[in-house]
Amino acid sequence: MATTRYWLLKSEPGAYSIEDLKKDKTTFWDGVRNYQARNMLRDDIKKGDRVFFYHSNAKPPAIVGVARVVRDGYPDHTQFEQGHPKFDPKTSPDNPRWYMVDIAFEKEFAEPLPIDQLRDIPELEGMELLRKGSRLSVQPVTKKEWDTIMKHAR
DNA sequence: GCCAACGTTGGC
DNA sequence: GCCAACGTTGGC
Repeated sequence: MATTRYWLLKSEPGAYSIEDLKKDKTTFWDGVRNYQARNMLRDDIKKGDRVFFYHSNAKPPAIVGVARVVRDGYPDHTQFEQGHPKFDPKTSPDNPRWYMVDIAFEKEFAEPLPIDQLRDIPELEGMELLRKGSRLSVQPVTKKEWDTIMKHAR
């Protein structure tokens, strides 16, 4: 059994929010079209791993809850669907390029942890999310960062 | 709405 | 294989 790892997944709440996940209980994390993020989805993110759910492009942007990975990476079916906004003509089921995982809702924070509040926590200095220009929608989180954030969450 | 910080594409 | 042009992300 591999050690549990920690991740942060970004979503624009207008597209898919923590409330949606709460309602759905589980979802597939489709639509990632970035190679670095793809590699993590395909190779590194495993069943049982823990996930921070982050609302990007929100007012304010914030970590809003926690989820758990319930299925290892597998091909994102939306890449094959002609007409789908994320359709990729250069892929085929024989040769998939994009991957996704399934996650399950665990909890929604009583209060979101906004990004400027995270910036005020000294232990989180250097966290990927807080780096200037950080755009990755799938990010690794260290155990220390995880524990620190959980300590501040309510 | 602005724009910095990327990532991707394609001509050469 | 370089790199300019273009597109996207996402905080502000």
